[in-house]
Amino acid sequence: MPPAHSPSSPGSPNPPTPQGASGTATAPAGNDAIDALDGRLIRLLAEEPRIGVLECSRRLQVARGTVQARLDRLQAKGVIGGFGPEVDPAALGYPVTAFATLEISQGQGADVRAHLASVPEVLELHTITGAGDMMVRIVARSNADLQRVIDRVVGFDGIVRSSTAIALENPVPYRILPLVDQAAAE
Amino acid sequence: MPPAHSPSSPGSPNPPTPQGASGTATAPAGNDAIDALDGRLIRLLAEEPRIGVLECSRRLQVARGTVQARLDRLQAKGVIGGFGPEVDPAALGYPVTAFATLEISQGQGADVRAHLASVPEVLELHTITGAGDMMVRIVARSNADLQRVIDRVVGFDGIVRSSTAIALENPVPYRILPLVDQAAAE
DNA sequence: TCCTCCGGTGGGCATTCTGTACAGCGGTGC
DNA sequence: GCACCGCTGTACAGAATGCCCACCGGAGGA
Repeated sequence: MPPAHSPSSPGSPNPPTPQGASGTATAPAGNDAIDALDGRLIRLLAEEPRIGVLECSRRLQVARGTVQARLDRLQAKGVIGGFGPEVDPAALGYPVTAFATLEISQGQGADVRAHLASVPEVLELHTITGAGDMMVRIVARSNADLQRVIDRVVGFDGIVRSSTAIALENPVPYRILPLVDQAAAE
Repeated sequence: MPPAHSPSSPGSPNPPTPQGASGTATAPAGNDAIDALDGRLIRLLAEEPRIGVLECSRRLQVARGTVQARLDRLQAKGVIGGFGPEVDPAALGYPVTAFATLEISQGQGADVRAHLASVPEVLELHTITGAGDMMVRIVARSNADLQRVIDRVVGFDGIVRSSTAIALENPVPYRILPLVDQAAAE
């Protein structure tokens, strides 16, 4: 199996193609967003994360250097943050997911954030507009365990009220590809 | 730069260590959850996704074969789903994130799900307990654009009511490491 | 108590990919 | 018209992967 992707520069011993500049994509906007090739590259990597740069160049029918350059640029621009392992909380023993909306008393924001950040079961925290002030995504080992987690989360001065919604199903797991396609199409 | 991680078998030309079986971890539970070594491996990969199996074995002070075996097992058990690229919606031109709670009329569930799944800006969808029936995570190019997205999301028969909360800040971006550590410690 | 199974360790080999340089072509923009 | 930038091929050395083998040692079963 082939190694992995990584940043670097041009050059590359790869597939066929006569010689001299053959194809020449319309050149990416470079300015903002991504172009079609970037989109195809991201999609390819998302579908088969373990293929290397060379394999990508073959699939995409472009030179290896091009793929490497695109990858470097995407990472530099922050479009691609990294290739970290996707860990499934359920497989770790935390199959219950819930969203809690918290109401914070004035001026306690900083402390509450620090507190929430210290709880392992808190996977995500957003400050929001609307009824509540914050929204956290939490996981637990079971519904019973969820109670323990919630107690720990809301048991802190500064949190005046909270409401929790347990996630039952997940018809659309976190995805980004459709958006990538749309951005690339633009 | 080194290639990437991948499944395979034992064997490995690596670091020192006398000879014959030297260390011998207490043996992983194997049954459920993960052990300390798995935890360290995941953390290592999460922090430096681009290092290869060999590099991991060096950092973790274990044989290459061990790392490969652990990785294979973790992927087989589903703990690690993959190594897809982490794409940042903001970098794609969608800096606004919002959470919408939807109320669905009886029996329209399936249709609504299909509809929501067809909207690129819908990154995630959960059915939940509590006041609403579903919760979606959506992104938009701007607050003005958010209106367009919301219209598209809720403009569907079967959705009787909805309330949206815009995410202002993200004090704790999605993370999984603290949970991994806890699971490994267990 | 003995035996087998499983997981970890070391070593080695062929294959393949990566990292990097270089030179030419062609479209874009000044 | 000219310079700039991006893509294309090619080459080469270094390094990692995929895989096979033998051995050790603790856990669990007969």
